[in-house]
Amino acid sequence: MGRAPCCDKANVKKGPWSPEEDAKLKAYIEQRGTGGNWIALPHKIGLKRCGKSCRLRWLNYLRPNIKHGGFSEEEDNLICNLYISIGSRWSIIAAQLPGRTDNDIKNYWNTRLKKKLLGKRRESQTRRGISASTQEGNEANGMNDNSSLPALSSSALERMQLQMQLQGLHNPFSFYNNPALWPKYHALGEKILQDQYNDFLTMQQGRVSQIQPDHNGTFEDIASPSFASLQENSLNRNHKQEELENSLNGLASSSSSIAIEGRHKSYGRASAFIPNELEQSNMNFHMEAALQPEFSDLLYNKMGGFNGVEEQISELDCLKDMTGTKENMIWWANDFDTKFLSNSWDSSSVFQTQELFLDYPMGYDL
DNA sequence: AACTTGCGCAACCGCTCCCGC
DNA sequence: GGCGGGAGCGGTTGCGCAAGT
Repeated sequence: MGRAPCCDKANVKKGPWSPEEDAKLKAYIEQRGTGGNWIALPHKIGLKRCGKSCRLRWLNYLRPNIKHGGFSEEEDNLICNLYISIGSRWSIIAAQLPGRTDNDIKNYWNTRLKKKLLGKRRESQTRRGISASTQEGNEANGMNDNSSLPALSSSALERMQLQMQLQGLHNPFSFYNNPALWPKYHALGEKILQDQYNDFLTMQQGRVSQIQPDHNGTFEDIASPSFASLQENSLNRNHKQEELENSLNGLASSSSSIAIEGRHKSYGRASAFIPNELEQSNMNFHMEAALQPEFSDLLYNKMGGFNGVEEQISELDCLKDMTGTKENMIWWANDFDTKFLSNSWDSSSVFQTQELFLDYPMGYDL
């Protein structure tokens, strides 16, 4: 027994909207509004369309003050920064770009911006001329050919790539590199985040010095003393997270519900991942796994092919302007703070702020 | 000129969340 | 507290057009 469909699929029109349909929908909503019920709307207007389709058409195309195409450099910067921080939460990103729709931004990211960013990295990698032997080794392992590209296209991995690129720049104004830019939200939470940030730096530094490509161009974790200490830290942190969760429970009593289960927590529409002990060890394993062949291409760029900062910066021409300016990052952080303080995102914005920090650093912090 | 390929965009689909009953 | 329905979201698909062969 599947879920009942939202409309009679046999009697609804699909495909592109005609100008007549557009005019009908626009005129009706401008005069009377949606009435808070999209499903009933098409019947009232006499459109043979699904309510969801009407909603999408209105939000993405007919709504006043919609901008299409022609993304400015500033908008590119903002999309990139937000994507790295919060991932593919297009509606939140769209909320920061007046006149832009989530669909538009999503399409723009998938078709152009992503290629522009990640593509430039690959171009410059080719330009830099990675040693032929390593190249051959990688290809023999199926790591550097085009077939590996789909695996690199997941949101989390893209964010990881972009974030590592940014980390690699040692940019003092990078949001994650600079705890001073982190918004204040909760004393205990801040302490935990600071711990995680420190662990993250420790791990990165440890990895850089300890992971070397072997003759095949693959990576082997030679020794990982910092990893053991991180595991120990993670257990301590578990205890602290428990405290935080209890605190959050208190905070949440007057807000949206929070289900603390040691899994994805739902704060309104947002989610954050706070792993329990078992999951932490699993994630430790996954972090290890992540450092295996499919990530070698990425790692090699940052570790095996560790060039000077200047070269890395020139490698990332496209990112330099986007993330490298103090003004950009401080503006963004301030703007973020404003949103946070004004609670203007939605009823769960206080938790979304936390999510920004729990969600991303956890990927490394294991 | 005909065909193929790639790209951009609009729209659809399926899922989760929220809220009222 | 459980359930059902609507809203909202992100991922994916498919169509149309332009560029390339």
